[in-house]
Amino acid sequence: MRLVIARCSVDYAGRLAAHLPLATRLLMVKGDGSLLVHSDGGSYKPLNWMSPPCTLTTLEPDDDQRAAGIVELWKVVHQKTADQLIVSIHEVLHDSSHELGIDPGLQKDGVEAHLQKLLAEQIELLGDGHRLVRREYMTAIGPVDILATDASGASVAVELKRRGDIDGVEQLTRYLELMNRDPHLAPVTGVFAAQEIKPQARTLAEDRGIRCLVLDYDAMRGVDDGHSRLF
Amino acid sequence: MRLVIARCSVDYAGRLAAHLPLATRLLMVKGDGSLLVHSDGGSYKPLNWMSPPCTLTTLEPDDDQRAAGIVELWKVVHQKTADQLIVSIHEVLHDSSHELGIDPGLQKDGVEAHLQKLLAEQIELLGDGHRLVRREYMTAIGPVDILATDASGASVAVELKRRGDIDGVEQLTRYLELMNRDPHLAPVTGVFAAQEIKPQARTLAEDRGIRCLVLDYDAMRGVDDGHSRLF
DNA sequence: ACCTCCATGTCGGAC
DNA sequence: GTCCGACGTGGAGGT
Repeated sequence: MRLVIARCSVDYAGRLAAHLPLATRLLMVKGDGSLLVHSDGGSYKPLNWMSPPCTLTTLEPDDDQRAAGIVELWKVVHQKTADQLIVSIHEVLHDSSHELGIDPGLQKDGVEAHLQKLLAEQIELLGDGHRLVRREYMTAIGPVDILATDASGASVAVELKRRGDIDGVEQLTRYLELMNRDPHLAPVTGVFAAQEIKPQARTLAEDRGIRCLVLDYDAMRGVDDGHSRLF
Repeated sequence: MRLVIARCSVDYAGRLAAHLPLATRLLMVKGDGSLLVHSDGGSYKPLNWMSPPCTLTTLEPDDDQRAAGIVELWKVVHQKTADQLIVSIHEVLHDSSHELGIDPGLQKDGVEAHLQKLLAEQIELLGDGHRLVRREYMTAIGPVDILATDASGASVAVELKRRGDIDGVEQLTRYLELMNRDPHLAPVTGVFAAQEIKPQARTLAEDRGIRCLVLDYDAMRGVDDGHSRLF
């Protein structure tokens, strides 16, 4: 990885056109030739970047560019989309290279998959008498997160989200529409379960007869593994 | 901005839990105290990070940690969510600080707004006899991108996307459902216009009687400003 | 390779 | 402030 601090301007042409006026920034060149342009603020997203696979070439500035103060030009071109990023460097303030090696990668825990596993184990959270049929119940248009039956034996399709948004309600609606055409399953009711449900999503869901269920992840994890919270 | 290359392991606890095993990485500390952990590959997203507003504190490792090879501990805590990131540093290979100043920011050009402007100007792309009523026609559930009338004078609602996905069809469907309840507007037909329309989105749209229209951004820009393509 | 959906999404605008 | 939709969304996982 090469780290360059430079006064530079940047131009991107690709899916859109964008320009960064002259200022001091960090240019991070990764081992695969990809480039990130970071300022000293904002969040993790760079001001501008080129994703791999791409190639970085250094150009000599022509006379006009040199007269404008440009001492070095970087051209980064994406190998498939032909998107390009031009970095016009006016002054290099720092330049260092470092050998990092291959990263073992991130280990995650606590995403939707985990929530699904917990809800499947604690299916009675849907209401008394509910039983799990199966997780990831496959339909023609994709898997329903959880299929269960209620106390009367009727089918219940559960759409699970960390944050319950309108998209999730639409997704569940499509599943319900399809499943209710299947005489083996119909009638199927819907439950929209999430750690947090946005008001508009709740309104839309209830308008369509879909029940909303707010899940307490910490409590569910606590039931699953009591000692993990005692520290 | 401070740049540190270090052998380190990282633990995140917040919306989920995540762990990075010991390896050599870049630690980027921004002026606002936020931290990015980058490897020498992947794309622009860091392996792990903490967004502002947050505070970074350096801790002394205890005896056990020191015996495990940890020479420095960084603790970054988000000020609102209390999410935290712990960086256990085993070896510092590089450490430099740089004054970047405030960035003037990115100037963008060519997104959906531009496409909307062009389609409004070239409304006949919808079909002969079409006339623009207005852009961003406001309804109770949000603005319809373009409202027009067809040759017979009937209303046409246009949903515009760069990439035409199922989401966009659902959005337009909600608008049409609402607008068709308004006797002043009904009957309203729908047009789903995008630079690229995904097959499943097209199927869903046509199944609902929504017409699909693929837009050629370059051609539309060419009509709008002929000289801009002659270079 | 295409298509789908998740994301510690992030970001900007409207209300 | 909250809510909502766009994004150069990126990335993983299934068909």
